[in-house]
Amino acid sequence: MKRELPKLYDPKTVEEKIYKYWLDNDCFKAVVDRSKKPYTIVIPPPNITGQLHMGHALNNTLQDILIRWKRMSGFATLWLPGTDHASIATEARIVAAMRAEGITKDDIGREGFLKRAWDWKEQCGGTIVSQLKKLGSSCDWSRERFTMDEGCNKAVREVFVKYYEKGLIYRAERIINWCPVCLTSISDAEVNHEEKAGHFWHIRYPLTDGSGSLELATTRPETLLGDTAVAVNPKDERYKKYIGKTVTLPLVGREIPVVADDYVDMEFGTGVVKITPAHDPNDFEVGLRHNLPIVNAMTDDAKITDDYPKYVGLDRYDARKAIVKDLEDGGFLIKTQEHTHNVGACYRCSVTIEPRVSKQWFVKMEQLAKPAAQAVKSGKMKFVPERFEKLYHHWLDNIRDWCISRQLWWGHRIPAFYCDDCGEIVVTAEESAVCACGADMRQDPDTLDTWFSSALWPFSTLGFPEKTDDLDFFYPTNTLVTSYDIIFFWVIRMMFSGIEFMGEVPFDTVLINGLVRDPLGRKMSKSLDNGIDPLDEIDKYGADALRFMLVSGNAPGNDMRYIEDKTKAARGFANKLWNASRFIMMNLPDDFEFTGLAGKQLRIEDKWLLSKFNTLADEVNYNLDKFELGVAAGKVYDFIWDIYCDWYIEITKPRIAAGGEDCNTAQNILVLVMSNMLKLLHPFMPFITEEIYESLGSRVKGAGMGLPLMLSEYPKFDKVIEEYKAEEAQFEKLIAAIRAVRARRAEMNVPPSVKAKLLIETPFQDVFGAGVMFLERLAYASSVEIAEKFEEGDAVTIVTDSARIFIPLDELIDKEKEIARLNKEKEAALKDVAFSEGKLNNQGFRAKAPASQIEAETEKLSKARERLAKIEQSILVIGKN
RNA sequence: GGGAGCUUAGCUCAGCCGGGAGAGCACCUGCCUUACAAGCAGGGGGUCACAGGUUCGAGCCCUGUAGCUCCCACCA
Repeated sequence: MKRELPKLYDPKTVEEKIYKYWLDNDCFKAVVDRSKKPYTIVIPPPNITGQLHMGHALNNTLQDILIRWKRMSGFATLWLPGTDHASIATEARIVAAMRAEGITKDDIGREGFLKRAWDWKEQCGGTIVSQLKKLGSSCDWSRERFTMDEGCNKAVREVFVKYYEKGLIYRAERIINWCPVCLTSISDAEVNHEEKAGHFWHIRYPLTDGSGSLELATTRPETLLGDTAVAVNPKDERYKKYIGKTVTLPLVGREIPVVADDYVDMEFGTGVVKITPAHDPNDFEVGLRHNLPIVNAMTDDAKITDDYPKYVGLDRYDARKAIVKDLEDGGFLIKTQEHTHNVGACYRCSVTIEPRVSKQWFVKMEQLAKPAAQAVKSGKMKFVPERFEKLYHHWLDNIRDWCISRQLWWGHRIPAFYCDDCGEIVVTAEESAVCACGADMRQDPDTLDTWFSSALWPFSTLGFPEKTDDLDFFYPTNTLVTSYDIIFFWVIRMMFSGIEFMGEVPFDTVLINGLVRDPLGRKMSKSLDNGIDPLDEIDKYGADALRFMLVSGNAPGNDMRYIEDKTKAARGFANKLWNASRFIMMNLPDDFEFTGLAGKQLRIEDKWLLSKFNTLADEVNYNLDKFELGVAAGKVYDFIWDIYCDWYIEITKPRIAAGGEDCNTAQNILVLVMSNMLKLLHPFMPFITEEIYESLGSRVKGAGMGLPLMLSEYPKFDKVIEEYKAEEAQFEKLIAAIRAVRARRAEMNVPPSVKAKLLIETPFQDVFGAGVMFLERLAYASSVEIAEKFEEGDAVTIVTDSARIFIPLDELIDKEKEIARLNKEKEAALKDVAFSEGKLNNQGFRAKAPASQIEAETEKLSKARERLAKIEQSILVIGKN
């Protein structure tokens, strides 16, 4: 019974069915199998609040290709999925949702808030997971994790306590980046610096003794409320005499000292700097050096405190205006200049950061950073492409202590407990603590930076701190696929955490993927509303097409634009493959039995195809191994479309029509190579390949078509097939001839319906003799004669490296034109000869080029000379007639 | 102020160890050849940004220049 397949491949009906089939058969499930080598990828956990965007689509396609390839190549693979709690992003969303209801965090309290957050997670956390499935991701969903699940919580507490005990985590009053909207501290990595137009206000600070005044400039006049000194460079002759004196702070009246500090650049501005330890990181350092008091002038939401009744409650920008005006009115303002400078903004809400002094928890970085840098230098971990190493090292070389406490509720609560009675601090992995003095202890209200738990992801998800089988077998993981913008947020922190707690780097390779931009090359963003939803594209063209588009023609680390036409082309490719499979299945007898190559009388084109495929398989494995996924995809594409469809199927049609034993051989080859192509392509286009494999399997009896495809063995180089290299080369001669005839005919506008006799003059009579069938078919020959030598008459003459071909199209021939054309070809041949001769006559080339190059060039030269001789002969003959 | 990347066909991009420049789309010509018109067969189109250098030989390596993009950075 023949199953009639539709002409067009329809991904919609196929993808869901196939994905379910894989799930039902436990195809993604990782197994600790010590007879195999492990290959592990941990997913960069998407935020639970997130929707799948093109970046995820690309990132997960790459991971899926790698894991499917390794799985088929005999590794014990694990692709571990999960999601991230994304504390600040999620909390911001929930707060916003609550605001819409008119509720604040304080209204419902910590517990009420957390309940809401978990409800939210339950509702939304599954969205992105189901979207990943639509893409075809072959994650082991039975191992799915969440950064705030019990195991990860345990890992976080364990790590925090261990760091604390080693003195690598400490609590201190420091100046940190504070977001006045998110109302939390954030780390240095979470601050984005943007250049902004501002002003430079020159202000006069009068000396208290009345002996004059100092002029200084500031971009933030409102911070003068917190000034506790004025600084000059100790070497600055202009100001030496003022050092040790005091000035009276304008508008405030506070008497503050003039201090000397190297930090001040004499060349910049007036060479005098106001020092506000509470509101500027540099000033904070100066303050420490000179023992200056810290005067905080702002509340946590960046409004002026009630210490300054005149400005109390004013937002920092309103306060700036008011203070500038008052300075002007008081005669303190000397001038105002335009000035562009860098301003730090919160990476979440883009609001300008307010440096703020507060007590926070920090991870001491110096000691942790060194082995992380060393691991890359020694090659234990490498970046693909390599250039990202620089970014990595640059960041590590300039690293400062990591502020890990956040004034948020959604996250891992800091496992530190305080005794209000005696001031004791206990850091413990336990849920609660009792003080030595007997009093109950109060847990730190703050939570940890999201990235603190992400840093543990490669081992917390495998069972750490327990010594599980998974952890033992799958750690260290192998490839981490991520985008370059989180190298410092995430990759670095996983590196030092893995080295510190597992004693080994968390992965051997970091494959960097670029950004997917919009068709105009802009970043896709909500504000521009230029995002392209991968799910829409899957809906239109299929997941396979989207995947193929994302991976082909792209090199690691490079950004790409989303071009819908490319997805259409990929869909066209899927359809091409689909129709090739339809062709095969339509042309198999109902009871067809697949018997493979054994005992078959293979024809030259069969060997040619097998040999071509063999090379392909070799190269694809090589390219995948080098993470050149785009190159690999391109090669599979070319093979399927050009070699298999446009050549092999075309030349095989007559054999199939003829029936008999040779037909059976052709059918076996068709099925064999098709199934191998499906395997080779499977990691890139998993759905359609599985679907075709299944229908092919159901049409074919005999061994070798075990299901499912995704668990079959990946094709690799086959030494036996390599013996067909010679036939491959011979058959290429035939192809060259066919191409040449077609091209000539097309130039002369001879339609395919006009058949013509072909006279082929060649030393390779067996090759062309075997090719008569497709010369007739593909070179539109009415008949073919092959001889070592022809007495030519008037004929169109075609010259290839291996033959002279005459088409005696008397009525079509314009002798002059033909001679002119041949002369053009002669020129080309002459050029080729000259080129090769020039190269070979070059003493330097002969002396220094590798032998293989010289040999190849010699070969080229002799071919070019042969061709030239044939052309010259033809010109002579036609000219005579 | 540092650093990185990019510049190749009209468009979007590949290009490995340095060895005679590629693909898809678009364009032109001819084909409805019963797997596929989402197809087939042909074709045109490039000073590989510019200037030097290394080399027998450079799109590829080195130096510099220009334009574009991005990242990092505490000059108030």
